[in-house]
Amino acid sequence: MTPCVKCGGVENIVRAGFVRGKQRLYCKDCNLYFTITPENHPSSKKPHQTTIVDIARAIGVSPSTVSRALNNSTEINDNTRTEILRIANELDYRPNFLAQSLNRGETHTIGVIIPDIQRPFFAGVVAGIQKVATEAGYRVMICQSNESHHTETLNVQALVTSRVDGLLISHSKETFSFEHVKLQLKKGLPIVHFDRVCNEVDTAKVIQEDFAGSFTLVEHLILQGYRKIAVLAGPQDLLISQTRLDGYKAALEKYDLPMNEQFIYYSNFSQEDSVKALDYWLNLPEKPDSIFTIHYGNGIEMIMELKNRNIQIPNEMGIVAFGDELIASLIEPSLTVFHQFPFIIGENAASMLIENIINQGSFVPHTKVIKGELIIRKSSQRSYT
Amino acid sequence: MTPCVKCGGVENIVRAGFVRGKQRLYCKDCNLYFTITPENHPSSKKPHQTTIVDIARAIGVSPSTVSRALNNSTEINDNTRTEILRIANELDYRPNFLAQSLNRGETHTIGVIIPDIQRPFFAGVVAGIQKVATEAGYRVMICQSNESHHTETLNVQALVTSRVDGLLISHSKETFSFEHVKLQLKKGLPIVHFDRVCNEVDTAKVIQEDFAGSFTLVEHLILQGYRKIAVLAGPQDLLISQTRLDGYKAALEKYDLPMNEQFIYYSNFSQEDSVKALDYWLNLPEKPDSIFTIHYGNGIEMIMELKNRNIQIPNEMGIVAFGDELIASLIEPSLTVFHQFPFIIGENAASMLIENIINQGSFVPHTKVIKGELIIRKSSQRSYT
DNA sequence: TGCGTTTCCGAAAACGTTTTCGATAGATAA
DNA sequence: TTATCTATCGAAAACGTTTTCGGAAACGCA
Repeated sequence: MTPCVKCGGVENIVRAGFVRGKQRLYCKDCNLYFTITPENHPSSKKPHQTTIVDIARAIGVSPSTVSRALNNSTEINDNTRTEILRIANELDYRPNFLAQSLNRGETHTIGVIIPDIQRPFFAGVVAGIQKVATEAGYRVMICQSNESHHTETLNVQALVTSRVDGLLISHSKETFSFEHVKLQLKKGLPIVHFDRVCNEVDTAKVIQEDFAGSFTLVEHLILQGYRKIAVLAGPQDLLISQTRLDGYKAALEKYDLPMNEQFIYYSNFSQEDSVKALDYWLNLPEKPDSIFTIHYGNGIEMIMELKNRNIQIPNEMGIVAFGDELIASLIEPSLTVFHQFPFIIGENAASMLIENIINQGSFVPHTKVIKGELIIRKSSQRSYT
Repeated sequence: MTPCVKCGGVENIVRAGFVRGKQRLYCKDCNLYFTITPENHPSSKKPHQTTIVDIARAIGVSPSTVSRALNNSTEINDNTRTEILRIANELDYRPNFLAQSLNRGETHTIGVIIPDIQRPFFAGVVAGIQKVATEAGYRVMICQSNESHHTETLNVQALVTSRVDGLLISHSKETFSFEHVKLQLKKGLPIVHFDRVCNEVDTAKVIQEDFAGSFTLVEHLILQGYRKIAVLAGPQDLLISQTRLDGYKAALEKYDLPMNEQFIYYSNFSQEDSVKALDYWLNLPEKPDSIFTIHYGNGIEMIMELKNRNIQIPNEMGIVAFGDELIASLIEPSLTVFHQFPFIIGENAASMLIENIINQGSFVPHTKVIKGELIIRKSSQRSYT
């Protein structure tokens, strides 16, 4: 029988059930419960990063002193500091970010939620964010919503769990309820919207010239002599889609052109929708003479599809699109676009968020509009032929 | 923004990292570093996330009990559990990831280091990584080296500081010393290489068919009747560049074609280098009749440049490239490529790393080759005319 | 009825830092 | 010589969890 851990006696030991799969014993003499612990398994070879305590032990000082040395505190002797730094360097000490953050109550990390990192626009934004964040000493944690509202809310929760200091978000195209954002905002989490923003909540925002850009593009078409301008819009509830549509309408209005509801087609940005829209328009009794796509990718698709059908661009059909990529300039005919600057959008959003984080209390949300640029290429230059 | 403590100016202030948890600033005018002192911003209203202790107090139990309830422990009464869960939900409790990780000694986070997120290949890889990681319950932290060796080592240190459970890395093109990786590997950190791998260290790797792909492309050119094949390689020390070059040489050898050293041009993948290479080749007494670029982007550039110079593709000059993007199929003439699957590469790399993390001790590093695919388009189809 | 067994819960340690609060010594001032 | 600083350091609390250990009460069986 096993002796009591306290008195060492063995006579008055009785079994007292099982706890967590281990035999539990009871010593009547000591009135003490205890369990038999199997020998520790030394085989678990977790990578051991050197800690502040390791350094402290190595030179015989307290952990607080090591901390002071590493943090450039003034309350430390120069000799001990250099010695500590020497050892720290020798042992390749890396501070444990988790412990630091837990203690300080801040992670110096900002969370980013985007629909899809594979879209060049968002990749550009992310690059801009990372540049500014890194320079300011912040880390970046990126999540993709894959255009799903549910995934987006999960992303928010994950980032909150990670205790990010702030959130940068561009909503999925199916996000029309913003409770997940409002909740965190109410809790005091700094949040900045960019591109796909949301007007329901009072956050700082970085957006493009959605209205002016659309207006410019459509005006350009009109000045080129196009009169029957169709527009491939996005999901009906998506704010940027609405705004760009408003720009389109405003341009028509300015030039006293009638607004034909049949020329507006709401899509979800997919290629199939582009083809469907084209089919629809080409079967209309009165066909459009030009197309404005709210998303640059659809513009490319339109060109490909029109070429397939042997419809001449820009003569029979003009094309312009919002957004720009290298491909737009290389395709034949090259695509007239309203060029945007994703990297700059990213930079501005990150900068705003960091400002919000630092000036938590005094920060007043505002909206910044990043200027775009009309780039006229062949797909809309009717006079070109 | 905060004014400079010396000159009071506000225009030339930039953020310059963190010191002791305080934002560090830099005044370009005064060439002066300084930090914001807390009294400047007294209104910091730290967001208070509800903790386990809050819940415990709310129902009058101990924190341990709450923890048990949240972790599906069996050692808890069903009634108390449901009550605790109810309150937790009511208070929108989110576990503190930092505290959890610190306690458990693992972060369930994997670090990713890539040269540039804006390159579609890497964006695809990242998407693949995130898919697998998310499904396995891991978070992903992405760093960009911007093709700089120094930044890359800083990235490694930052991720180690964050105590990631493992590392996924594709080296910068100027990384020829791998001490930063070796050091962490020796400390026991699981590391998996992908694409731009390194043979000096014994890690698991996920690579493309660099040799076979190049061989296939060059063989295709030969079968099309091209005989004087130039190759635009990458940096001379970059492993994937060497391997692809080897594939090129092997193909020439198989068909008894002479290897002309003048036809090999080492570049750093930049557009200027593409132009320089072309200039060089076109001024040779014996010009090449076709070009194989190791990087697909350079292939696009070659096509544009050859069109500028009115050189007929594929008749006067054939072009093939390693890698693929949408643009390669849309450009005129479309570009023959060896298509790769970045998403799958990412999936495999993440999968391998997680396996390595879980089976820490027993994992044996191996190399996985992801198959690519020859896609023949117009830029190399001489018989086409 | 009594004893051994379960069930359920609280106290406390641990994770690695930072930070507050003293404490000690030597140095300086009175 | 005594009182007061100052420089330097250690002890301990705190951050929010998980987990181990021990204990009390309820339970089951003879």
